[in-house]
Amino acid sequence: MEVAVGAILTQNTAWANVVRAIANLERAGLMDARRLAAVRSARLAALVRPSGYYNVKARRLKAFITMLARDYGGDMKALAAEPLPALREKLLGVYGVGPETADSILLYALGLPTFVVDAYTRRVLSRHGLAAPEAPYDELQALFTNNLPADAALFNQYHALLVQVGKERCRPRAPKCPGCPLEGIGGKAADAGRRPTN
DNA sequence: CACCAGGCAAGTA
DNA sequence: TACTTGCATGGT
Repeated sequence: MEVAVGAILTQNTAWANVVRAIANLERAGLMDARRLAAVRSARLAALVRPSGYYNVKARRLKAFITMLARDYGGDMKALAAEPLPALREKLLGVYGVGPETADSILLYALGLPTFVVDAYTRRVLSRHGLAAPEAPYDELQALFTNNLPADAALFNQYHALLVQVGKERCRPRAPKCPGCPLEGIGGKAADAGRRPTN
């Protein structure tokens, strides 16, 4: 439940801010489907304020919780019992849940073998010339799912490593680093060409 | 002070 | 269909 909520709150937002928002919800005793469904939107917005876009996210949380309460009795276990492809479509039908959020819920909250593609994944694949920067989500996802066994623990770690590498700036190319996978990619030229300025 | 973080939906042409 | 814009706090 908490992980699913976090998946929505972290949309385009630093995780540290999400932690504060989740702490607020915990402290208010709202990390529960029934109570979250009952709380007033204005109050929910105030609680998730630290995660940014708080009005939008309050609405998105409500949409998810309403679906969970209505169709699964507020039980995440019941949600996880649904067959994977259908469940993904179900999540995508919820307001505020796009591909990344749906896959994050499936993998991190439900433990189902879905590969999560995020900005870091895209950046790393792009830097290594493995995909066009503007390639569609499903295409990037297919690169992994077509070449790895469908194992949740593996996908979890794989994504964690992509995030770790993706967070790093492209190092100024080490003077001598033959065979380095980042060879020829780092430095000003690459920065100007195909990378957000961070 | 400038920039941006593990997106998404809605509006416009 | 393809682009653009709104949403908003907190850290570096």
